[in-house]
Amino acid sequence: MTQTSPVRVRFAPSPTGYLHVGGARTALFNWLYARHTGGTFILRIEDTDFERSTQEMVEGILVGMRWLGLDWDEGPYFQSQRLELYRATAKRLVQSGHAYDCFCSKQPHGSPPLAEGAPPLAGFAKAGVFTAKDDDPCRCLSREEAERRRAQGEAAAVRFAVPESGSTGFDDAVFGPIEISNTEIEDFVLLRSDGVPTYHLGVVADDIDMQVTHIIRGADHLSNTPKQRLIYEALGEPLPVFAHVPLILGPDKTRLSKRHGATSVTAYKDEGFLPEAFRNYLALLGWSPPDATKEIVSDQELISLFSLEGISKSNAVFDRTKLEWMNAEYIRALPVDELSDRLLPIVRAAGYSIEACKLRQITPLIRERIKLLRDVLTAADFFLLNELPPYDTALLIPQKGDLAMASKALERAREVLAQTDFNHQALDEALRSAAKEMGLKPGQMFQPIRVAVTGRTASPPLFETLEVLGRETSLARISRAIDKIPS
RNA sequence: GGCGCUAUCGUCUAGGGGUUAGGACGUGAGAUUCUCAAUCUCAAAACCCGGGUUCGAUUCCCGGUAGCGCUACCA
Repeated sequence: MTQTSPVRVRFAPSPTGYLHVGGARTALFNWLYARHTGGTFILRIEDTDFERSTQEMVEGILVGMRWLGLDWDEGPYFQSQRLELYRATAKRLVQSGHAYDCFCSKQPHGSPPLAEGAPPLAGFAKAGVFTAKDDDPCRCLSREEAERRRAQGEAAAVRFAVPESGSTGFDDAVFGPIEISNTEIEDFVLLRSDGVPTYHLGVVADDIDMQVTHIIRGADHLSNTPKQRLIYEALGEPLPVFAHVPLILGPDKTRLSKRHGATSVTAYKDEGFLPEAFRNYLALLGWSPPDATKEIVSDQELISLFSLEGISKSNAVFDRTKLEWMNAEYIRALPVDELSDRLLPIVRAAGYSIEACKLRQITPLIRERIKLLRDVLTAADFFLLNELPPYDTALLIPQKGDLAMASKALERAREVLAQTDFNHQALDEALRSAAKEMGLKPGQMFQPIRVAVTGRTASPPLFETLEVLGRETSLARISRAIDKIPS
């Protein structure tokens, strides 16, 4: 029987960009798997591309991870601080004959970078330089010769000596068996001539060193995995489990990018998505629970249900509309006080100095009307503002009626409000019977009041709104509306 | 171009040799109602194409097509 070692997974972003939706989903899957198995979740920053990596992006990634609630157990480790490990690993590989020094200047082993959309160079892979790997002049160099040239100060990269025949494959936990011919794998670089490792060396050396047992990452690495397997084998290390997850695409079915608008998770934070809703949505993109019937799944359920088997093989389009729906579900499910507490900083940041208890009165009235926390600013502005912004007097006119009717309704309302208890039941009764007395339909009476008091035709229920607004404000706004009506 | 992977409503997906192919978002209609929202009901909406295997394929196999990925001294 196999002794199952404790699960260790990692999320290893490169700080050459912010934490995007795809990365967040990968991080989430790793986190869920770690929590599900009681394993360890490691965060590792792959910052070996010094040119493009920035401290700012590192911060952004950490902020995003924290907002998402994806707490890590180890790290963050930084590859830039572990260069010795990679150099030593490369050295081992050279010494064991699995890798060699390459003195070529930059490009002869790989294709020149193709311009975006340009037709690939026909037959290049063949002319590709050294199809038969033993044609490679550097690969054929003796170790002594290579060392001599290095000693003379010649710069060299270290390349992996890929077997000339046979094939390399692995069994992916999501995609099943994958196999590719070794002739398709070029002698890829492990260590650049400046001594900095490339991705392939970095990940493998680290995953071995950190004893990672399961590698859950984007399917864009599927084709790279055979290369990495070759390194594991050359090092005599056991292969971890690979689980590649399908990519997330934009609405146009191309890879999600800045072009598609908000792709940084911090943008979603700022827009007022709830992290728990975001997690729920992301978890269901490319994964589905065994009993895939409900969509709202709590963190606890997610953790207990998560498994590699439920991961799908096809790419998924990111559907913002559904995310918003889900966020609205979470907002409605939140207790009023809690929601109100989350709304408060947003309202204050927008410049309103409102008391927490006042906001708690407003919250239940807008809770079902907002999809994002930020929507509070537009949904509740008339509660927050002292003065209503100007609105078109024509809005005061009820569906079946005219300005004169609106005017009459408002004047009557002013009288009623002046002498009615300011709670919504009393207001409801009083206003309703006033309408009846005047021979008006409820809507004909209420709509002008709504507009007078909120400045718009759609609002939370009128009587609750009046109650929260209070007598003074309500009366002032109604009077102002009356004044605006040309007589 | 080469290699690899994938293919169920517009989108996310369930399912699986015989099903009225299920759910969710969105869309449309209706109900409720002081407006909006929420809620409820109903509706339209899918197995990429062609071969094979089979009594029977959407499901299994092969081919095609399409999409995506990889093909860097990026990750």
